[in-house]
Amino acid sequence: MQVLLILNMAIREIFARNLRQRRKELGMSQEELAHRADLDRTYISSIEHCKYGVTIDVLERLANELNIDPAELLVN
Amino acid sequence: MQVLLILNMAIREIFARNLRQRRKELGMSQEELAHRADLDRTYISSIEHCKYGVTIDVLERLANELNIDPAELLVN
DNA sequence: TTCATTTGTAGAGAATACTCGGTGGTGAAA
DNA sequence: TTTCACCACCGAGTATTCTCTACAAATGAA
Repeated sequence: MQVLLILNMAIREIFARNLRQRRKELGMSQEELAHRADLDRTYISSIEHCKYGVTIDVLERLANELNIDPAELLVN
Repeated sequence: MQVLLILNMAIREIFARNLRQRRKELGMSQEELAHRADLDRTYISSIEHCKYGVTIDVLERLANELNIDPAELLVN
C-alpha cells in the first residue's frame, strides 16, 4: 500500500522532495540557491510546495547549483 | 572533443533527442503521441526542435505514454 | 508520378511559469 | 525579550509555455 502511494506521487512532489533534500544536504538556504541559480527566492519556496511545474530549463539550473544530475531530481 | 560537445548539450536538446528516439522506437507518430498524452501535435514537433522548455508535468505525461521513466528522458 | 501520411512552421490567443515587493511567522542565539 | 536568519504566502505584473488553425514541405508506398 505504501508502495502504491509512493508510485502514484505526482512528479511535482518527487521533484519538490528531491530539491529540498539535496538543498539541505548542502546546507544551502532557499535564498542562496535562488541567487546562485538566478531565480527568485519566493519561487524556490513555491516549487518546494508544488505550486508550479517547473520547466526543464529551470530544473537544469537548479541541478547545476546543487552539483547533481538533472535527471536525479526526478527519480523517486 | 566530441565528448565535450555532448556534455555541453543543453537539456532541451537532450530531451528532444531522447523523446524522438523513444517515440520512433515504439513506431509512434507525433500525432498519436500527442493524442495519447493529450497535447497538441504541433507542440510535439516544436519541442523535438527545442523551441520550448517543457514543464515537468508535460514531461511526465509524455514519459507515461512512452512507457519510460520521466528521468530517463533527461539522461545524456 | 500520384496519393496518403507525417512533419515543419507561422501567428494569435489562453494558460501558466516566473519575477518582484511586501508582510508575517518560527526557532535559535544573544 | 530582542535580534537574526530562514521560510510561507499574498497580489500584481511580465515572460513563456501550450493550444489551435492553417498551409506547405517531406517522406514513402503504389
